[in-house]
Amino acid sequence: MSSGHFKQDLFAQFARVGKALGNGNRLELLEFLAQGERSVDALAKVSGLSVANTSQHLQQLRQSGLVSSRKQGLKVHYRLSGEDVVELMSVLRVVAERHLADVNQLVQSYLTVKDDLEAIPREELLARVREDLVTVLDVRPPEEYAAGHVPGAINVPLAELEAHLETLDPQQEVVAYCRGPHCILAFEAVAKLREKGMQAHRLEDGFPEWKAAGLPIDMAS
Amino acid sequence: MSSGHFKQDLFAQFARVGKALGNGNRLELLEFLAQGERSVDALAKVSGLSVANTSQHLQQLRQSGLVSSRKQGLKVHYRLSGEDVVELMSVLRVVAERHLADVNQLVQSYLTVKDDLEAIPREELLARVREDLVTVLDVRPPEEYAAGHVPGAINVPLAELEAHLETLDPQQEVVAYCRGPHCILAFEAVAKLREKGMQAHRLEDGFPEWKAAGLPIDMAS
DNA sequence: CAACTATTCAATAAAGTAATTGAATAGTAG
DNA sequence: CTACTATTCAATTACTTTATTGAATAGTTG
Repeated sequence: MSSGHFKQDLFAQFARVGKALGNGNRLELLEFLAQGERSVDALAKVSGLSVANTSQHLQQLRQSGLVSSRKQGLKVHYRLSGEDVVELMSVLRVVAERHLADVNQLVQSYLTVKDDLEAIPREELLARVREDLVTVLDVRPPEEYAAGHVPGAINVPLAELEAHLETLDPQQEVVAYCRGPHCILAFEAVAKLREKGMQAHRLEDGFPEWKAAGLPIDMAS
Repeated sequence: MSSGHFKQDLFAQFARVGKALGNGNRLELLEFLAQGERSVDALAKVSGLSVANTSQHLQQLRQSGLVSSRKQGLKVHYRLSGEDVVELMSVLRVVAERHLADVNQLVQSYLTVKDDLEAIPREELLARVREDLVTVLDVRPPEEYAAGHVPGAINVPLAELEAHLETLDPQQEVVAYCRGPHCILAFEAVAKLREKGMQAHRLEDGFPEWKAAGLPIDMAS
């Protein structure tokens, strides 16, 4: 049958996307890009890779169609090539979490043993928000925040956390959340806040789960 | 920060799943497994790989958590380890289609130039079904058929097509569909039917799109 | 238990991938 | 035009992946 070759060609194309997802450093780059457009050297800095290496990974990502780029003056800015890429990463994460025992072990051992960055449950957060006992931090990119967020949450992308520190009441507890249960942004925000001596926790899972649970949502700012 | 190492470990775990998706042969195996449990040698036959090679790919898939297996007598049966794996493949496909120009070219060149396996639009199929002008073939696995299908469609998984040929009216046009726009099953069914001299077409895209368009659906059989 | 079947294992060669290094390019600013 | 910056390219090395082969294992059947 003539479709045999076609089928293989087609799967080979799909596999290009899979390959691009098959390296931890590239996934980390994608995660940063999910927060918005970034230049090569910003990505290199934040990922700890050399600039040349970062550039090469970005080129692979571009060839697989996951990111696109734009040159402006000296700098080249990369961005995810669509919302569907965020979804792909999120499904990948969910599958990995659900079926790879190691992922859960890893999360358990780092998050419960090392330091109690315990998550607070959704309902509890909602109750405390209503009594104005907590400051809620949404550490996702502004676009996602604008599309819906936990009531009363303020939008502080991780990069801006440092700058926002002074505007936070040091006496009040802070709860951070982001995109999903293992979205690293919230962990890092909590870690940073604790370094500064603040009471910080993260919300169990993330905004999609909050929404799915039918809890109230604010839109825009 | 201590989360640096954790983050890398976590991404490395996610990357294991990405790696598993990074090979055309494995994607093809997954596609077959999406139709139901299969033994190693059934998979080897249908994919054209050697048995040893198939076995190795399956083991990689198992290590990445995408499939699981069960030994029964001489044979080892593999299956997808969850519905979410089907979703992962589907999102992968969508992203590849949307962002990889090559995929579209490939589909175009094989499907429009080589032979007019043209798709018929949803509304047109619905109209023709109502006038009983076509036989509609659902080539998905029975479970998916049971969960909902195009009204009047009969469920004939590809493997059983040969056997069902005699029950089909050779004069009546046949329209096949499956899971999505490029689900290969429908293509193959159409190709097979045409070999037998029948009037066969495929439905534009697949069942999820039909459902999403709000068209009527039958449940169970 | 001998012959057989389905699967896995182990060893190998060939191909592909990742990170490093230093040079090349292209745009900017003095 | 020169010095400078951000990015890419090219070459190298170490490492990983793929497919092939043939042998080993485990379960079945006569």
